Amino acid sequence: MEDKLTQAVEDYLKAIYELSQTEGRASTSKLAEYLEVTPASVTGMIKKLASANPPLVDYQKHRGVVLTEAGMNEALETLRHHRLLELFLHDILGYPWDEVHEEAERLEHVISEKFEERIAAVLGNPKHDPHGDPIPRLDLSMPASAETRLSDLGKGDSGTIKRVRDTDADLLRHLSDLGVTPETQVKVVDYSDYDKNTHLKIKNQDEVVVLGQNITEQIYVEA
Amino acid sequence: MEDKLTQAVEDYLKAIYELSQTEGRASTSKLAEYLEVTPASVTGMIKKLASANPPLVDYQKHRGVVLTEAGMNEALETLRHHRLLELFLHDILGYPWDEVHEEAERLEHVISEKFEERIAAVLGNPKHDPHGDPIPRLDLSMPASAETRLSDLGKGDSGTIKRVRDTDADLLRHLSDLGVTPETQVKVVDYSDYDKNTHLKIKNQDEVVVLGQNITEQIYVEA
DNA sequence: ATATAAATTTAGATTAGCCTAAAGTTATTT
DNA sequence: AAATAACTTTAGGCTAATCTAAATTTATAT
Ligand SMILES: [Mn+2]
Ligand SMILES: [Mn+2]
Ligand SMILES: [Mn+2]
Ligand SMILES: [Mn+2]
Repeated sequence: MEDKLTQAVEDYLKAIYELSQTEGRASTSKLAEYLEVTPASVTGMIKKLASANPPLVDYQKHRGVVLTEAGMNEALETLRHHRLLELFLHDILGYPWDEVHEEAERLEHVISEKFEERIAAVLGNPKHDPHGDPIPRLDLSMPASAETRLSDLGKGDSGTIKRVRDTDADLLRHLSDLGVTPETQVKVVDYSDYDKNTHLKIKNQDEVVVLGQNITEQIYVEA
Repeated sequence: MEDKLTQAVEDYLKAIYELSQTEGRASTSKLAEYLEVTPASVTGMIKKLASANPPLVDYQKHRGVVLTEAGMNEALETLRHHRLLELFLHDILGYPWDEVHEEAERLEHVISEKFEERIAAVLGNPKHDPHGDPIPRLDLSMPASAETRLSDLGKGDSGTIKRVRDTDADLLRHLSDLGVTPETQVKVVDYSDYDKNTHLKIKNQDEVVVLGQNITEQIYVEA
């Protein structure tokens, strides 16, 4: 009942956590798509999670799952590993920010609590990963994270980039080329209602950058 | 035919490499003991290694295995990961030298070539791990390593500790407590033929340390 | 040359996580 | 309310790595 969780279980719990951020319960098909497995495989795994001791998810046939308290803690533990690793790979080993995710995805399941503790110490108990996502604290509580999208700013508004959706490596490369990275100060010098383009002045840069809505929706700022 | 090797396969190849250092071919029972699995499991795995494409071992029923060229390369690749990781955990993350092995044993199978390259760079392309064992080079050739045992020195001889067998965590803790670690200069101030004890003066230390033969046989020095 | 001991292999099972194909359930239209 | 579409579950199989128990082979000792 209290064996170490497998890699697959940890990835399912993390996926359920991520999907629950948007929708309420995580459905079989959404999970299947997210994890790139068949819906049948998801059903099988979900049953195991639900009948674990203690149960890791609350499962209702045909209407998906939510994490239990125990499941949530395991998900956050793995997420803490993941995000600490991403920052470690970036800051200490010099990985570009579009390459950290893949490596962290494997390492998160394998490092010990000691490794977690050591990299947290070396990094100075950081609050955010290289994409600005909050790192769960040691007690698994979550630091606040910016929720205002750049697409919601209007002409004349200014703020600091705080977070960028980390799912698309191409986008991440593109943004670091442009200089749009967390903690960068920016000002909206123009916004067009026709094409939804945001014209952005970036601190210490001359050229004004123009970003489409599909991009500005993935960037979060703080006034 | 050229799929990524599993963790189990990598550990078998590394074990065959280690055992071949001493005996010629690695026998089923020696492998079973080393890997803490049953002989039957070893037979099963050996057959797979032998019929892989390309074959990773040369197998002759009832007389064990030797690594093929391909198997040797895979073994050394994993060993390079392992020893770089040990040094990294010790030097960068501050692990004590008796705790690096266990963590490296899991991580060695999971890190990418990029991770290998980055820690090698951060460490300055090191030649030896924290126990003084040689780290295979990028081209998988092996740096020389000290082969004179401390037990072979006589009264009046002096030298530098170069390498310590890393299999016993208790011994490692004991030795670092005494100050017997690689690159330390020592002098044999006395040796007793009766109890095979070596009396050792350690540079920059006042107390003379007395070590039994079961310990001095596990320590390698250079004149 | 036989018997016994030691080492090795074979055979049959188990567990985790995945798959495909078929069957069943829920939601949406007409 | 029936038909259709979308989603979910069931059933049966597969692979990798392990195990136990039985059979076989090799080595050693009378
Ligand atoms: Mn993962
Ligand atoms: Mn991230
Ligand atoms: Mn290993
Ligand atoms: Mn070592």
